Parts: sequence; structure tokens; C-alpha cells
Amino acid sequence: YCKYGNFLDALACGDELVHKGATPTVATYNTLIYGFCKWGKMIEARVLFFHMLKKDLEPDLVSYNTLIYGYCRVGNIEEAFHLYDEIRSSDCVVPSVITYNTLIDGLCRSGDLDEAQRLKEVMTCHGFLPDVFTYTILVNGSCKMGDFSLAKDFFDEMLLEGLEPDCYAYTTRMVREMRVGAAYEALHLREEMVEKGILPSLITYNVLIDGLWKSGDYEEAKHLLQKMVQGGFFPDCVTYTCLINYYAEKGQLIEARKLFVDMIIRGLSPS
RNA sequence: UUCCAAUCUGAUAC
Repeated sequence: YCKYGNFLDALACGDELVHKGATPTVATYNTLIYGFCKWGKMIEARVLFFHMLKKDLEPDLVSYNTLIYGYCRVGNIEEAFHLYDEIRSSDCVVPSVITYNTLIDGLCRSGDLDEAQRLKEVMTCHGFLPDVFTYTILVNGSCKMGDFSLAKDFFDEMLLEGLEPDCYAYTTRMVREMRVGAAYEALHLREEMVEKGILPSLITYNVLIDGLWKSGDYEEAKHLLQKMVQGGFFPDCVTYTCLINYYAEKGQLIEARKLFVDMIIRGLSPS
């Protein structure tokens, strides 16, 4: 219920359990808090946080990380750091790599890449080594700010640190390659990950297909569409939008409409 | 016997 934003059902479910004699734990509250945070409802999340305190339940690291995540996603970096300071001065809760990754992502999303980099140094000083998440966040953040050279530096640094990129890391790097017009490098990365036994995801395919399509390499794009289906992934709304948008921009509305109809026939609902 | 299942961070189009 929480993940899908059905707060009322989630809360009703919790009430029912309480009536039946069950006791909510910190994890129960964390789940609810996460539900509100994910949908940007920070006031409600905070209310639950206080509710937990009132019930003599000690918020744990997950509670704090979840709130930090929520504040970052609504762009309230100040409040996120306020909570971080609270953890740091607390005796019972200690930050983790996840705390730092969440804050670094928040800084990247607010456009403060410099501060994000600084925090990466800070976490290292505090004995938390950046992991694949940290680097993926920074590669993505650099790309979003248009600094593709920095994005590559972060990816390379991750390898130098002996970390093994996963599907997310590879896909993020592929976005970078597509943005700098190096479609073939992106394709090469896909082969590399497959050789390492890492399966590309639907998003990986969407990134490649979108990039290839925009670069005019329709043959390769179609080839990948086939590979994607062979791999058990079916085109989703994003895949279709990539192609529809291309035709729409070129003014080929009949072609665009064909794809749109095809998408509906396949049972996909437009966003 | 130690299996499965519960809470926190990262990637794509518009």
C-alpha cells in the first residue's frame, strides 16, 4: 500500500492490526513513513515520526534515512542536513553509506554538484567508502549538469577503487555515452556487461534504443528491440514514447499515430 | 533442516 501511495489503506491496515492486538514496531512505522516520503507528503511523514516517539519507540537509522530521502526529494536540503546533524550528535544512531548517498543525490538533484563532491570526500574522511550507488549518483548528477567529462572520471574512479559496476551503473554510463554521441561505446558497454553476466534491464534497452534512434541508427535500434524481446523484456510506455517522439518531432504524424495505436493494442496505457 | 517472505539510497522518453 505504501509503495503505491494508498495511504488510507495502509493506515487502515495498521489500525486493524492494532485492534487485533498486534503492536507496531519501528519497521512498521518506517514502512508508513516511507510511503509518505515517496509521495512527498513530508508533513504526514513527520507526524508519524513524532507518533512513533510518543509510543516510546526509538527511531532508528532507517527512520532517519527515510526522512532524509523524503526531504531531499522535495528539495528541502536544509531539513535533510538538519536530520543528518541530528544523527551525528546522537548517541544511539550513526549514519551509514546510505545516509551519505541519499544526501549526495539530494545535492545533485538540487544542482549543487560541488557540494555533492565535497560530501563524498567528507564521508570518506568519516570512514565510509563510496560504493557503486555513490558513484552512480555522481555519474548521473554530472551528466544532468552537463559535465560529461566529470561523469567519466567518476565512473573510472569507481573501477579504480575495485568496485564492480552493476546494471544501474552501466546504464547510467550508457546515458553518458549517448549524450556525447558515442552510441557505439554504449553498445560496447552492453556487450561488456553481458559478458560479465550482468543482465541489461528494460531501462538499459530503452536508453540504447532512444540513443540509437536519435542518432539515426535504425537498424541497430531494431536489432536491439529484438534482443530485448528475446531477453524477456517487452517495450513499455517509455520505449514507445522514444519512438513516437522522434516521428512527432519530424512531423511524421501518421507513423507516430501507428505506434501509438500499436501501443494501446498491446495493452499499454499512455502516461 | 537454516529455504522463502518485512522498513532506507542510484539509471531511460515526454
